[in-house]
Amino acid sequence: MGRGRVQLKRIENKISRQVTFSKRRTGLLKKAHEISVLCDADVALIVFSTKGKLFEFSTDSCMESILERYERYTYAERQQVATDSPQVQGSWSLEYPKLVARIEVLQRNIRNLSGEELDPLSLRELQYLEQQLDTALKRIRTRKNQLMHESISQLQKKVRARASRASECNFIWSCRGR
Amino acid sequence: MGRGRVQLKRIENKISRQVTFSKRRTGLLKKAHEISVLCDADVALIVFSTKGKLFEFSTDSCMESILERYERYTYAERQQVATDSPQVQGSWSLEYPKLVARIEVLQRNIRNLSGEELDPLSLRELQYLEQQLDTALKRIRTRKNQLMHESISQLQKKVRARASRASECNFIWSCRGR
DNA sequence: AACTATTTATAAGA
DNA sequence: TTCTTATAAATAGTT
Repeated sequence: MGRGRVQLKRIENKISRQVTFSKRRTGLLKKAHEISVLCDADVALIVFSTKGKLFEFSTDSCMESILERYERYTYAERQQVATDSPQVQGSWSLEYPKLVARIEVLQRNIRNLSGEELDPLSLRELQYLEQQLDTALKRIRTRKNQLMHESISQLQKKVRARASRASECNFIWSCRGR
Repeated sequence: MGRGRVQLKRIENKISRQVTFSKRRTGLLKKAHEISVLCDADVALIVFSTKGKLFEFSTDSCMESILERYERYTYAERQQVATDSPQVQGSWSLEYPKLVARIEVLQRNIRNLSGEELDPLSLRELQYLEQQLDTALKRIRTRKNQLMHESISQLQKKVRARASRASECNFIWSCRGR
């Protein structure tokens, strides 16, 4: 868009790279906003310039909650990629303050999952949370039923075993009785 | 861009919302890619559709590292907001390995609350978890209903306001009509 | 920052 | 989903 096509490769001229960055960044943020409104999507966009300056956009449910949602979503995959205690291995490389921040986030997460501190959450976040808990509850109930069935059938085995032993005894006693 | 201008508001028709989402998502991801190449920027883009499906783009330095960079960048701000979080203040006194252990525990907690990794749990633990989630779900639904009622009554106010304005207009017109 | 000639993105229709 | 096409938008190069 503009006078002449553009090769998809790094713009070498520093000035025009900066200018292009500024223009396209505006466009990108705008489009991110548009799709989130038009299509009711949750969008998180993070851009660091070459110099390390941050620009961001996120749907009103706020950046942190979208990133958390992302973490949750990709959690299962990451589990399989790094089987040997991935979280902690990753955490070892983090600096102390970063760890503390992570704990904060996790604690907030837990409180929300426990139905606490709901006031700051938007309707959409609440709905997502509700759905998440609903799924969790179903899984837990399934697992509980499974466990109960197992213990029931084990008890039944024992009962049957005792019953057969008991009938043997009866047989012996009845022989003796004669 | 296209035949006719577009209002910046949620597209109500579900089908055309999906179509628009699909098209614009492609465009947005493309532009994110372009700016990252052309301008040598670090970009992370996360999009969740209404249905909760994930689409993402990130510069080759990979999503996780950009998100970590973001956390680091915004860490200072968040520090000021949450200075008085007792749990975390307590954590400051812990040594690094203990912090890591704490994170492990919290993460396992979250996984259990999400209905994952249930196998190691006993029947009693499962029952406790179930009860906890049940309570949480009730609270969340209560809060959700509250929020929805609020937004409904706000909308009703607006509607009533418009209605009264409209009837004023009618009155004036009917006077003029004579 | 503005200005435009062009290229792109995309809304609507099939 | 995919293609086509008319049009709206974005933006490259220039001032």
